[in-house]
Amino acid sequence: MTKPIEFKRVGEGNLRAQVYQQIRLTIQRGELAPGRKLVDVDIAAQLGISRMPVRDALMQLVHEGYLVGTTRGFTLPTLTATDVADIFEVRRLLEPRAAAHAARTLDAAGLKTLTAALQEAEAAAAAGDADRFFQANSAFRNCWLGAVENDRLSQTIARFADHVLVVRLKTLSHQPTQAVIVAGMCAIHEAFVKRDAVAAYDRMTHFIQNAEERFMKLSPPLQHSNDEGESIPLQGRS
Amino acid sequence: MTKPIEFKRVGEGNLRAQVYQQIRLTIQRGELAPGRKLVDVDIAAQLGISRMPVRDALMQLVHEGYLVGTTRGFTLPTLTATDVADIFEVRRLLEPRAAAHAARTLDAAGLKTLTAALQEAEAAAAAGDADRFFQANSAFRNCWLGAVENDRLSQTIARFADHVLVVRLKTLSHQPTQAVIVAGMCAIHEAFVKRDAVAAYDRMTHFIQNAEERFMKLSPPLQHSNDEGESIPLQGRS
DNA sequence: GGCGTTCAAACAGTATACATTATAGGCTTA
DNA sequence: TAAGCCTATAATGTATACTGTTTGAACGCC
Repeated sequence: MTKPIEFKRVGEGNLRAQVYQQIRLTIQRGELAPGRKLVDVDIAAQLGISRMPVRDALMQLVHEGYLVGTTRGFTLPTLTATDVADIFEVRRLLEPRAAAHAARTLDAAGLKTLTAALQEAEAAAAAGDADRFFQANSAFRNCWLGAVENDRLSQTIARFADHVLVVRLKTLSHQPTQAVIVAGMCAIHEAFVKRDAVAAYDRMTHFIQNAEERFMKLSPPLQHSNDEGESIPLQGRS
Repeated sequence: MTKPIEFKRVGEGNLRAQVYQQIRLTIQRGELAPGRKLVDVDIAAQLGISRMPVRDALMQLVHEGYLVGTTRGFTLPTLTATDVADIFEVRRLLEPRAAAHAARTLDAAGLKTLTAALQEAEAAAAAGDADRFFQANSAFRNCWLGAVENDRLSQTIARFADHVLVVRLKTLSHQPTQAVIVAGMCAIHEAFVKRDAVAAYDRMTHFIQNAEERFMKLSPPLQHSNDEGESIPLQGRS
């Protein structure tokens, strides 16, 4: 039943870093079903290495909030509505400022990449290709975020954004929402092109509010933290 | 010359967690000189356990930014002026909002603790006891931060604040600055008592700006990231 | 038939041994 | 005397074995 997730080693740095990258990318691509159990010894066996590097990588991912470590294996966290609201609150505080920075620092090459990503997103939305749309959306994000010179800021944003990846996967595959998102990206892109930090700030604020609202509307099944039900409150500390 | 840092085990959870807590507290108390080398096997020997739990703990601290891991031991990071500015930028974005939350959620017991911490800080400042002042300041912070219901927000703040711990150690031991800090704490405390979220937001904003300015004034020796000189851009020292 | 107890399997935690790598210091040679 | 190479050492990276704990299932008793 547990199809082996198909991890493969990427040749860069020590084993722990390779495994870490591999698993994180797999998570970021949304290829892991929530509740899926990740067992160190299994992954190690598949990669032909020992448990320790895998264990290190898994624990790092737990510390970064990508996984939760239970007494019985590592799994993807199941977010409650409260979790999502908390994460979005932090994003609302950080991302507008970061966008304002990016409006100042994005160079010609960056803008070109950004434009390409935007066009790709538009094309994907028109074609109704959710996966392609997701990729374009990620490229757009990563591009402007990479231009932010405050690394701590951009890395914090990236991490929190990854934590609500399930949100993105859900909203980005919803056809009517795609149009809204493209409109938001377009507005932000325009601010970047004009190097207008204020506009970038405002539009990013609006964009995130929109994203949160859309998701909340789309997600009746998600429970709050102390409701009964399937979802696990994201307690992770080992 | 390397006196053994006197780690001792705290009885809570598994070994990794114990060691992690121990080392982090040691760092937070400012008992580790920058450049001090932490070697897993040494700590393990002192604690009478094996390398692995210690290694895990050290790597976790590296991931959280408390330490830097080199090919030759773990050491405390040496912050550049740019690093400090970056961290303060994130804190300026997050802490006012968190303070506003705390103004809403602090209960009577919390306010009592807060008041006690404030009085302790005043007493310590009057007595010129920098260490006691530091402790009171930490208690004050931890108290209101603990009342913030958004755990992700409060934990992110706590981490970034810890990263500029060297800043606090420096500013808090500077006599004239102590008065300024007490005044700021007093203003924030008043907002909390009145449950005035707006005032808490504004005063926290002011407080952090003040703290950053004071430190920058106090620290000519700190260089920017690509200046030459003593400070290493956040790499370990050989 | 339901509940409780026990046993087994699975998996994380820990320990120890071995491999690898980088740095520092010394030695040799120009 | 200085510079470059080589070797030794110290510290991390990796592997494997063992232990303890938790969970789930099966059997027996009430």
